[in-house]
Amino acid sequence: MFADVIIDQDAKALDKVFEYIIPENIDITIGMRVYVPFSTRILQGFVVNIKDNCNYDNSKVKKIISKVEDFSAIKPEMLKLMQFMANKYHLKLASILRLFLPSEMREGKVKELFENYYYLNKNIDFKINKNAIKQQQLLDYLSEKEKEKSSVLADLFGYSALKSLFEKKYILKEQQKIKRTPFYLSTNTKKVQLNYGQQNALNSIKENRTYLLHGVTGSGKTEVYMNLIENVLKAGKNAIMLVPEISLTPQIMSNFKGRFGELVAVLHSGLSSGEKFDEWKRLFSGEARIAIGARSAIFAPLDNLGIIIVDEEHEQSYISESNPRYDTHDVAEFRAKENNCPLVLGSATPSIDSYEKAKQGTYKLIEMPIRANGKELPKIQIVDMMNEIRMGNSGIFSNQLLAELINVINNKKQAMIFINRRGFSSFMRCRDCGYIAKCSDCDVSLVYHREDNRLKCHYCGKQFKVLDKCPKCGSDKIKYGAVGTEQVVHKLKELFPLVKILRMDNDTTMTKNSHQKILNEFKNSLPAILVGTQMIAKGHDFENVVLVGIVDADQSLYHADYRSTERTFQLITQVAGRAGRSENEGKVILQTYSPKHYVYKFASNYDYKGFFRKEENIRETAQFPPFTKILRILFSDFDENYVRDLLKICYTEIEKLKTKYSDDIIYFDAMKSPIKKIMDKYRYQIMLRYKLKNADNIEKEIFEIVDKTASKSSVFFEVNPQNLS
DNA sequence: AGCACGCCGACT
DNA sequence: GTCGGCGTGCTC
Repeated sequence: MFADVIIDQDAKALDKVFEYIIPENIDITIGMRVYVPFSTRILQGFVVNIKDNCNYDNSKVKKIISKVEDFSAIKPEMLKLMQFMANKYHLKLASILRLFLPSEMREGKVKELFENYYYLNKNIDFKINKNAIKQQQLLDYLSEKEKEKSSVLADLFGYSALKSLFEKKYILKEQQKIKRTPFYLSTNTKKVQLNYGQQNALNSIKENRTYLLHGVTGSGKTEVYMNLIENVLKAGKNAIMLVPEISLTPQIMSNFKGRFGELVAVLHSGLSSGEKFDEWKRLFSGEARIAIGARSAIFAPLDNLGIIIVDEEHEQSYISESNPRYDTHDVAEFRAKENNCPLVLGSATPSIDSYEKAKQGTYKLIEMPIRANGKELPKIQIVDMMNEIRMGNSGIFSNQLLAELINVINNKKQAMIFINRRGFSSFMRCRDCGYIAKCSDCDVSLVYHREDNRLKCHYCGKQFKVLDKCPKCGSDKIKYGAVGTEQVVHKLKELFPLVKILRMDNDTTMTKNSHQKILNEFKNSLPAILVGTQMIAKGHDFENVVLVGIVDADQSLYHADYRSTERTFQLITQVAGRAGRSENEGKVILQTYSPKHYVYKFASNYDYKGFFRKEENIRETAQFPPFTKILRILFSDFDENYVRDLLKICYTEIEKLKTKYSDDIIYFDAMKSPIKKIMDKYRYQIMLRYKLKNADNIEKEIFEIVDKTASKSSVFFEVNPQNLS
């Protein structure tokens, strides 16, 4: 017998099947990982097929050496998924397979943690020396506790006491596998009586198709999800629920743990690789039957799925922006189809893409227009910042926002200030000659960080000293650009020195629990102001928050990206939802320099449908997605001339397609990438926009052209790119 | 990817 | 003479 093996190496030249002999004495099944001789080395590979004869030169075929582990780590469904992703995104097979396994399992790293437990030896009479107080205490402790971890005992009674008792065989040792199941408090969630909207949603989700669940903030979607999952479990099936990384808050987790207990496995970036491995194994073995996690949890090793839920489906984080690039929606759809189960996409502000699909009948739309607590959404007041300037206020805060802040402080309540950027300010600019400080490697503006008084590159992390003089013209009038979180905090501390002011963004939440610490501190302080980025926009219910300030709403509008308006709408709706979650009435102040923009009109009225119609119209007229597709082909290499030549060759080849598909291709051009250099690699790109009708054919031909031309340099493809960099 | 093979220049 | 630079090509 022979096996098709994919070598576990992320290289273009190895991105194919290699054939091996299966030795008589090794029992190999499809999906297993094996060690194989490869050239002069021994490498790991995945068995993707088993067959009777082989196509390769019979004198050269080698034998599989051994199994990596005794089971098929990749299930058959996942092999199909691999093929699907390889076709759709043109990814390397090995890089896809790696997504399916926890990193801990790669390169023979499979480790199981053991911890020593001690217990009393019942078959021995204790004769403890009177002076050995610690030993006696330890024995007393153990006679009540049955058994205890060595770390705890050593901590309580000292290591020497423990050791001598063990040597005298008074206590015995037992090794126990530790499950590093991440700890979450589980609240005893009492079952909530569903309201009409929730019940209706629950009843509607029956068929094996995709549903778009459009429910306003606070309409109680989570409760619907829990009921759906409960039904699935009852039917003996398993479930996957995806949530954006930042809403994987302990609150959500504790709710699910409370309701489903040990059946829940959590997968997110906060876990150590050991913890991830343990959770993966609990799912693989069927011990856990619900996978909850961020994007990558869509690859959970569960079979027999009864439902897949994608909460906050509009979230950008569902699209992987680094290699391998994939869209969770596609993967979820594929797995739902394979398992014959419903897929539920939930959001208060669905992506234009999904809503369009619902409109055209591809998805089934379910609406939940009523908030579960019956409360109205907070009023959003738009403040024209140009007017503020005209009236002589050129500060960060409008007079209205200041007045409201003072109000909040006097009433001992809380406020959140939302800012759309991290760092103290975005860039450092010379006011005389316009020079902007840039990273020497990446050609992007450096961001000033006040805490360590340095300039940082957000792409490569390189740090630079702050400039006191312009390196170009020598002027000392060098100033910081747009507003960031740090600057807002600085200003607020100046204005309200006695009030608790907290900051939450990428920089203050680097360490494992800092996220939670900041939120707890905020929760327990009255009055208090929390300043933050996107992060504060999600999932936290603080009953004392009565004011939300959006300092510079326009910032997300200024991106040269067709989705920026959509994103701004989603952001405003989400941030606004943080105010007035309890009986306290909430208020939102939205500061903008372009108050006439349609996004603010619709957002301030929470009019999603109105916004959708307007946006859909604009996209259709301008021929943008979802009515067309944008493809970006990015070439990068250390050698600038080499990439440029490569780009030229591909460009001329693809240009020929333009005549063949003249009706379909709307836009085609080649250029330097907006960020010309990252990590010392030069970046050039080809951009195409084409109609949906022949999209598959066009993509296929382009993949072939690029594969043929660029065999060794790094090239990647991206459909409807999120941000061009 | 990573290693052997091979064809050039520089040197104990 | 031979040691070592890295360009090229191959791996079932």
